[in-house]
Amino acid sequence: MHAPRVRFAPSPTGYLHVGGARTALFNWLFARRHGGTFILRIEDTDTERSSDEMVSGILESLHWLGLEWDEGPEVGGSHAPYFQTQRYARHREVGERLVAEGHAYPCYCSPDLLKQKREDAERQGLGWKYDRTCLHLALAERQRLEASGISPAIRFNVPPGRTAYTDRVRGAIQFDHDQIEDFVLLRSNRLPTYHLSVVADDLDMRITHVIRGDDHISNTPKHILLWQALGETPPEFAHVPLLLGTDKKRLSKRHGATSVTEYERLGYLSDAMVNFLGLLGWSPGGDREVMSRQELIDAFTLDGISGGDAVFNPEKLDWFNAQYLARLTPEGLVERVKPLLDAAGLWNAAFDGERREWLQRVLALVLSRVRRLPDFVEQARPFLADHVDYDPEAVSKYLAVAELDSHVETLALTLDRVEQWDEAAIECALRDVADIRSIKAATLIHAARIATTGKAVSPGIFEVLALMGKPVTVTRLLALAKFLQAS
RNA sequence: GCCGCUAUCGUCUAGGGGUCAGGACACGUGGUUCUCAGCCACGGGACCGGGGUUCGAAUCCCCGUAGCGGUACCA
Repeated sequence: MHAPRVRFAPSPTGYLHVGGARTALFNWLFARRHGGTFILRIEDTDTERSSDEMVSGILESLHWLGLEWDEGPEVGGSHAPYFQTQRYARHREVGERLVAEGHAYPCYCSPDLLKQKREDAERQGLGWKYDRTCLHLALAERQRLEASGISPAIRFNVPPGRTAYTDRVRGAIQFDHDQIEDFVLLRSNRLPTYHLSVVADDLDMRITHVIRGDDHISNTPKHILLWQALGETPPEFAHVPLLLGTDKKRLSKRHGATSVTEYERLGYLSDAMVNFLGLLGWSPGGDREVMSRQELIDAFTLDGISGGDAVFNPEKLDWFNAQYLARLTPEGLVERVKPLLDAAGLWNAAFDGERREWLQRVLALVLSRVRRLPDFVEQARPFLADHVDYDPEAVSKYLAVAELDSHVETLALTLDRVEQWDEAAIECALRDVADIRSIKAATLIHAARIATTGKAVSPGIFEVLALMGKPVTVTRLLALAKFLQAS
């Protein structure tokens, strides 16, 4: 394929939505797959709701996902500017050209009148589209209106016929032109509408493939008509299905986290997010699931995009995240968890020095029960905090045993005499105590778990004690014995 | 209302005129074991409905139905 040029054109009226992120991802994958150019264009024409803060939020999310753009904000490019509001003059020029060439015409109808006509039609249960009053204006009437100082809107003159095109995802699609009204290109305040801006910009930026959300499918004939009126060959179109919430409704705030930043904050890895999003509504055609960005790129085709809308399933995202967490190196793990430990007041300067490897082992030990980054903090807390609090439920579940205080004290004293502090020696010592006291090893194990972690669940106890070290273990065991005596 | 798109396990999907309709997440059972997680094994679970075409349809066609989208001087 000739090097394609694709674009992602978010509107900065909010943070980057996961649905938008997926559209961006598909564009990026397509560009990378075919050695093309990925362009980022900011559609900030909704000045009421757009803000600079949102623009930087979107850029940040894109960076986080690793979807670097070749042209656009920050990097520039030969088709600048990449902010739509800076391209108004050009849009107007295109609109005027269309009028000059007879493809568009001024419309003096007042919005109020049109609104009323539309409502009347609706009340009678009829569909309505612009009645072309101003297309058929007599010359004298037109001159009168112009002289009256009314600033007209510019409408596209939709020709008769039908538009058919082949959507790269959907296949053959066609629309009858009588379904399409003479839509507005330039508002009476001279500002372009969406339809004019996208086409003008896509044309100027030499976009070859428009990969965008499904919701634009019925706008496509308008855009094709515009390209044709401008004497250009329209680009290829590929409409990707929408993302839904678990209730099958369009993904919205009600469904919890919807923006990319939120997922970053919740402790998801960017690789996991990309992998998950990439497989939502697209498939490489086989059974592959865990795929790196490069593998995604190598396998990506527009044909692989499925037709139906896809439900965003957070549980599967969790699974992907766990997969990627498990693939991190010990050092990579420490780097990612450090800020969180720091914030929790659990970071120790020695972790940047001689205790580095120890920390790595702690994180590796708890890894299999972690799904998201913040889980590490709670899982590792017993190893890092000075103090443990006993979970009341764990206490009532496992510590209601006769003479347990004495058993635990003996365990502490026995362990204190262990010379080679490793898993095997610890286990050996503990089982000896259980034998001698004629109790089950499990009784001591549960007690030791609560003594050292405060919780009813933890990784294998011998690994925990080995890693925790003898002094801490003995101290905590003794503390538990005292606690048991007191209660 | 009109126009358009879509339809395989609960979810993401593979496949596609003749298959035991495959995989993953989730779920259930068992194993490992000191708990939980993980891991391993096993299991339940789907082609929206109705007509055609065909020897044969989940697959192709038509009609329904449902969901979604559009129908603006919103994007």
